[in-house]
Amino acid sequence: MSPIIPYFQSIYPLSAASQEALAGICREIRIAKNQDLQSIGQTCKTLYFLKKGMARIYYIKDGTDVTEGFYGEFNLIARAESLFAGKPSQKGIQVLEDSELWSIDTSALTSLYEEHRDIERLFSKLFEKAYVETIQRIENLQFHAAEERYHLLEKEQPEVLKRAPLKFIASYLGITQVSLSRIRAKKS
Amino acid sequence: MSPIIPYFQSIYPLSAASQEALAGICREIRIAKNQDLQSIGQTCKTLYFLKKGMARIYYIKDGTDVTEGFYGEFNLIARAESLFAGKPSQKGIQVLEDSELWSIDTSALTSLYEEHRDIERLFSKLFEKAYVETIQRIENLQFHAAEERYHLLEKEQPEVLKRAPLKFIASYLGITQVSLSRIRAKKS
DNA sequence: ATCCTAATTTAACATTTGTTAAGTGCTTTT
DNA sequence: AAAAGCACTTAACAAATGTTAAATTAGGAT
Repeated sequence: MSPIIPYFQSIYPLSAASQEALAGICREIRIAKNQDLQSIGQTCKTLYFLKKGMARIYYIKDGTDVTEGFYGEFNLIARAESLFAGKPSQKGIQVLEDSELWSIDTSALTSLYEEHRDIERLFSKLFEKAYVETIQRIENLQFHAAEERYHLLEKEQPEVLKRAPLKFIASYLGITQVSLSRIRAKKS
Repeated sequence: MSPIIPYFQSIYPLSAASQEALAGICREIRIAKNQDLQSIGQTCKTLYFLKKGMARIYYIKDGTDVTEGFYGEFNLIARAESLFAGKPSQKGIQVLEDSELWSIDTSALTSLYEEHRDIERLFSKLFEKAYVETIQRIENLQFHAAEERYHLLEKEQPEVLKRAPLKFIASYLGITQVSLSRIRAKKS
């Protein structure tokens, strides 16, 4: 069985029947570096979990590409604001390297909810987790200066610094590339 | 019946039995200006909805009081990061004026979930809403400069500017009081 | 290997925000 | 009414970040 199921089990226990039902709607997909998994303007109807690789969610604001977040292995990747509202998302999902993912169609997922309450609760928990991470990110953006935010990213997602180009990291931190370059230079 | 139930109905429809069960665990409380509804260090075990008044969630960082958010009428007020993890919260909830609220004990609430699936879904939806607002706040903090953030607050929560003291607004925007005062002065 | 392009760094200067401190006005206490 | 405390503003200067542009480096393509 796909290793995504043990991961799900670690979040919320599932009955054997639910495991099977859920495995039945998980599709494994591959996508090449720099490709969009989901484009801006599409309504979010698919959830993704990275098996291998790295992804980002981004949007265009006043003509500038802004990275909202980076996602590594086993992370839930979804544009929640679109999913919950059923509206087109202003955000896209792009992979930063050749990646393998599991994709789950949300309508197939929700149709399992009626019969499999544990699956519904599992996904509630997954979104709770994402919510809590979002709250912590606010604290980070609200309270810390740019340089501290950089060091926090270095500490919490060190792989991002190695795998993502500078421009993505800069907009993620809410600063310019030049400013980020300066901060990096200070380290030596 | 308490006007909180129609509000709940507008979020997710509830059966008559569920309405009654839920109303049965809603308590109306009053609290005086500047009092803490929940103190820092307590684990979040109660959800609140404001009937009248205004509240803020805050935390202390390096000795400084930081306002994480302002909440007005009918807003769900909860320290989600504590509730979902079952751990003590680093955050407190304070009311800015004499307020009336509904409080819901979370263990009473979750014990209704088994029998009343619509109640469980209602609260999933309420947390989804809060999650989406949090996502939007990140976009705000990440992309906009201080002055723009001020004008966004002015647009989206104008009552906050009238009802909250400057120091709370400043830390909410992630700037100093002095800087906020300067931004205000520009307006004229 | 060489060329071409994109990514990153550096520099110089402008703007924004932070820091400290003083000043003004308002409210509360006595 | 006077005094004290608090909230907010203003000023002067320091530090951080943005902007523009040039220089350097790294990677890909041929």
